[in-house]
Amino acid sequence: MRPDGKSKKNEVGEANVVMHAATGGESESTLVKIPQPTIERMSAYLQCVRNLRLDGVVTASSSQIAEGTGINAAQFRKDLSYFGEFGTPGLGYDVAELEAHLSRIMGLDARHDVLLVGAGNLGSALLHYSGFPQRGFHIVAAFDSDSEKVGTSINGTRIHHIDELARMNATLNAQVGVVAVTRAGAQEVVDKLVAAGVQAILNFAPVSILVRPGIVVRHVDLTSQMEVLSYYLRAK
Amino acid sequence: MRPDGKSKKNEVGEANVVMHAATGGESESTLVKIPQPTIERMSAYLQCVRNLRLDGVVTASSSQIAEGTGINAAQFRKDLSYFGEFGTPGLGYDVAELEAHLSRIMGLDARHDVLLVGAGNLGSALLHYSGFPQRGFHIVAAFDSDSEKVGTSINGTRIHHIDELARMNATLNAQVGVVAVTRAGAQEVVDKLVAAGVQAILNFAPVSILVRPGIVVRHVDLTSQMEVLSYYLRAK
DNA sequence: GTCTGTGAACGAATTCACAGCT
DNA sequence: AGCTGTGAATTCGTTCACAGAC
Repeated sequence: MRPDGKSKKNEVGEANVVMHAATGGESESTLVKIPQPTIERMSAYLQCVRNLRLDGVVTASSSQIAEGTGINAAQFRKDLSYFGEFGTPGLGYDVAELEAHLSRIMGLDARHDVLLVGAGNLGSALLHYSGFPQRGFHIVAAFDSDSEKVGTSINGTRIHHIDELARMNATLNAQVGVVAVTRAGAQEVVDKLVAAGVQAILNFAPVSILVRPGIVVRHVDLTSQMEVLSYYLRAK
Repeated sequence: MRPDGKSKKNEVGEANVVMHAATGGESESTLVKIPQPTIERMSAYLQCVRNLRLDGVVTASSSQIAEGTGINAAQFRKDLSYFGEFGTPGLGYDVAELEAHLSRIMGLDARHDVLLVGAGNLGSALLHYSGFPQRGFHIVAAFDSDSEKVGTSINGTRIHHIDELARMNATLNAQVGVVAVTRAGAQEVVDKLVAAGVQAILNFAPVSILVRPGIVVRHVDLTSQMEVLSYYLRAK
């Protein structure tokens, strides 16, 4: 109801996810508001803790986590405090236990099925990327509008025509969509994903997309990352 | 904007970028501290303005930019105000002119040469990615430690052994390095890039890396992006 | 003594609101 | 009228510093 900036939407830059569900009339369940930067750091802590466990470390203090992530130790403790108490005063944190807690907090105890749209270079790379399945993100179907690509397979995943998306997800029930198409096609693809029941979208297209409230969007723009580097380079 | 005589240094938080700015006396007018989120948004504005120009739009108001980026209109005007005055009251912004200003501010009026380390799936995708050269980021050499890959070419770029890095950059003088290797090799690669004269690094390895002051690092972790989506999904 | 968990203090970033220009 | 540019006000996030647990 203000004339100035009424563009409210679920865009997400490298640094901010906007969730429509949160700002409206959300009433209960989450009593404490958790800062978005906290959520992003939680993933970094988890990464660090996984690495510590792989290195055979059994117990770690908040300052060790700080060292491994580049994040302030007090910040780590404060972030964790939004979710509970996981450490032992005088001792620190049990690495395996902390990993389990962080995984659960991030919703990683469940398997996530993913639809990929766009089988170009980036899409192809994502189909080859082992990091996703390692963390429980499984690309269960891939789609493209290019009839040259439809019918072929990449790393064992068959490429279907985009028109098959809704029908296929009626049985697959994937909740996450990855958009790896050009800027021109992005919004249309997003609309199809949402219509097919997808609840969260990772957008690699270099354009801001609109979704209805309740759908979570994150935007990853590789070029933008380069541009930010360029900015800091420029001053030299 | 009124430049006060404050020579406050460009300090950057640990969110995504770790930057140790040398902060010598700067010739340009930028003596005011510019928030890091502002820099990230500048890239989003530029993207939007490019899209507007491609769509034939000649003039745009701050609220139109807001619509195209999902960022508040007042925020846009405030962000721009750190760098100067680029609009016309009562009218808005000339799209072409604004694009030129934003490009210059981001240091995109110069060509940037890039070294890529890691010719696996991700490295290969980056070599195929057209977005980089389109914006003036040219991968001038690629490196890997796998002797199977050394000597082959990807999309016209030859893969060299990592030990050639320093020698080759003595003539290439690239300032930007992209790290697309595994977590175990990342820090070593970063050290080699820095030793070879690289000033800025885009890190795709899922680990925090250390650099000496003056070197800019940005970390992109695709899995982390997915994990954040997972978090917001979990609440449903 | 060591280290966690957290209210309080602080600092940073966003949004408001309006003066002033077109 | 419409819109920019910007101090002021507000909101938000980080860091401090210490009580209390081990």
